[in-house]
Amino acid sequence: MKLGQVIPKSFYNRDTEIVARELLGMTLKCTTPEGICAGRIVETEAYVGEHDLACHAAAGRTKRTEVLYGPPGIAYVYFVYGMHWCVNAVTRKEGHPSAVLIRAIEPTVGIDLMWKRRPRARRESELANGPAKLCAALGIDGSFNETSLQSGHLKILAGEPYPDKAVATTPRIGISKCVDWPLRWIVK
DNA sequence: TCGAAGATTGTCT
DNA sequence: GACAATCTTCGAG
Repeated sequence: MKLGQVIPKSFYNRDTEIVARELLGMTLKCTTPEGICAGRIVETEAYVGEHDLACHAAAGRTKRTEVLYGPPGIAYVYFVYGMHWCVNAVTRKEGHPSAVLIRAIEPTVGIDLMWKRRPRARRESELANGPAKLCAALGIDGSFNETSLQSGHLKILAGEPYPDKAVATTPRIGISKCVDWPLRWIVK
């Protein structure tokens, strides 16, 4: 895949675990009226369908989870704890609703704008090292829900992939069910 | 119509 | 290391 090129829909139309792993190193780019921000994805988690009790879709098909049942390659943005947004890339695995949660990025473009949006961060590495932080830094909110990741204001571009030795898998974070499933990918 | 819980973060001890 | 902030969603009454 060519560097800087928009990742095609077919990339997401595979097992969620594979997409989560290969998303590391890719660039998440967000265009807003305030400017353009982008960063390299360094942490992801997979949520793999109705049988995954930690996945929102485990509760069944509702208005909120409708997006997870939609086509792969679109954004699923949800609101939690009354104040935070988190962003996912919808994927497909054997016809089940599933998605990859993007937990952290390394800021590369529009860093000044990220500082403006997140004045509380103390270091550059704290600008987007969490699922809600990266949404705040990039300016992502509910209006991005269900939008395509191939066109529009929110895109994922091909980047330099990380070698296996630089990547580790661990149990997922911040959930109370299926905590033993190693579905989190991080760059060491 | 009401109550409980949540894929988190920042602040205080 | 522990806890509050804050609101949407879901399930029960």
